[in-house]
Amino acid sequence: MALRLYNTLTRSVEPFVPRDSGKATMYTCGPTVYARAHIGNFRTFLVSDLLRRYLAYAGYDVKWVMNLTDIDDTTIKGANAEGVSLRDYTDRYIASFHEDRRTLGITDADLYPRATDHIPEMVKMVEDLITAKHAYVVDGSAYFKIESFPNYGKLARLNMEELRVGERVASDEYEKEDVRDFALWKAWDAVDGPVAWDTGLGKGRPGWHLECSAMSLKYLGKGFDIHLGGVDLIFPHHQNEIAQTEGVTHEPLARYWVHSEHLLVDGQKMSKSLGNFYTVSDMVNMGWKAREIRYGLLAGHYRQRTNFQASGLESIRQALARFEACSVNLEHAEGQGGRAELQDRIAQREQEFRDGFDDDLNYPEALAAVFNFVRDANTLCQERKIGGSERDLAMEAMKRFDSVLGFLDLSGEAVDPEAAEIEALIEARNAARKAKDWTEADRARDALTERGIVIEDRAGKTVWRRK
RNA sequence: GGCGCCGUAGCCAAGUGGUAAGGCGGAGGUCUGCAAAACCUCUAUGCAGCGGUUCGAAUCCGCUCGGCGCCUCCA
Repeated sequence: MALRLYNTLTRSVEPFVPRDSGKATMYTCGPTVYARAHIGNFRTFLVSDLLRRYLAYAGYDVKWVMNLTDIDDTTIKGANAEGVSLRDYTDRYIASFHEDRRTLGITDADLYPRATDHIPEMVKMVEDLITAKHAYVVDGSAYFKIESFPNYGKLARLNMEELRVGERVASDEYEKEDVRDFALWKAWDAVDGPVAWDTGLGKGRPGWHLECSAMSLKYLGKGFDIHLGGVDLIFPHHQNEIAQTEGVTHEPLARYWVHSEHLLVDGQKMSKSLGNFYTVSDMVNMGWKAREIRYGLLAGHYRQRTNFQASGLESIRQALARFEACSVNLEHAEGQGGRAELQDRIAQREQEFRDGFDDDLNYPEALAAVFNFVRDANTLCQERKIGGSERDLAMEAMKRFDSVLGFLDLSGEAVDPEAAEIEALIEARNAARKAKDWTEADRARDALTERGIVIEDRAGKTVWRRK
């Protein structure tokens, strides 16, 4: 089976056929950098990361672009409130975004284009849309005329004739020909303060949707492969991107539209008033390790709402400890003769792993395959069938799994600053054990426990790790 | 009003027509000076409820109950 993805455009799971054979192009709607991104935002970015990693694992040459929205109402408001430049203001949150992103092990995208670095491209696109009669200008602002785009509403399956016109239509946009039209370019307003660009369209700033159209077209070209984002972006953001881009190119913007469901926290939508609003650094301060956060946020299928529970940490820790224990077991295995059996297990579990991801990125199924492999490997270790060459085969398989999962932590033994003292205590304990002086042996164990060291006696040697 | 999603064991979570993956937790066992880890066995005759279609349904259809999303700038 090869990769199949659910395409929001057709509401069905389709075989993934890239535009260019062997290559995969992805565009993810990144954060609006007006505040530190929360874990719900990162859940969406993690889904993109998982797809990127799996495509690479499957042999595709991947190009991944994630934009940074550094101009919109909230960023302007924030910068002006503090009296700093928009650039300085957004730089700060771009830095924290990358910091959190790295903490979670989200691989580097090939490009992180910023909206404000692409004003000319956006202006050009608006001018082309005006020429093509898809857009018009009123009082220095440009609007997309949705009536000119027959498929408008298709992505979200919305019937534009029946759309309710609600109070959410901003009062300053009364001059639009049709309330359903959306802004491409906004004429400068006093509240924008110093934030403005003098362009062929006049003094003003771009509308929100425009950057993604301009930048995805610039960096990935026409009809690239996969456009990702959270479900809330289906309408209006992605629908508007489609209208803008296709109004100029007359070709589908992207081949596949992949949307990840929202993250719930403790069963509810995250919100500051409920006190369940967390950033990655909040989680770290609450004692979560990076890989524990990654594991927790990745839980569940991407098209299913996932409930992230702060109380679930212990369960996550125990699950991750199984991977560590397995790699320690392999590391210290001194058996032999299980090569053929091990190869069978690897082939089987890796096939299940691939089948899972191939089926619309069914991560839970793929993860189950890895847990089953862990049990297979542990059993073979226990049966003393694993030795040097088998160990390498098994570890290589684990590394392949981890190239997609990113939380197995197979780094092996980092040099511990207290290693010498710890090993001295272990020596002392083993000497006492040899002399059957259990009191003294337990004293040494207690000393180690106090230092947060857990020891395990195995055949011939004692293994230790930090709790 | 329109479009759409979800309800699976104590908890988390796959499966969407062929007889319930996986993780945590719990019970028992093997191993061990003690312990830890590991391994083995058990832990949903049933998938919100009620009908229907079918040889067969958690999976399809209808209704009911209970959560929830989107409908112009929230991932």
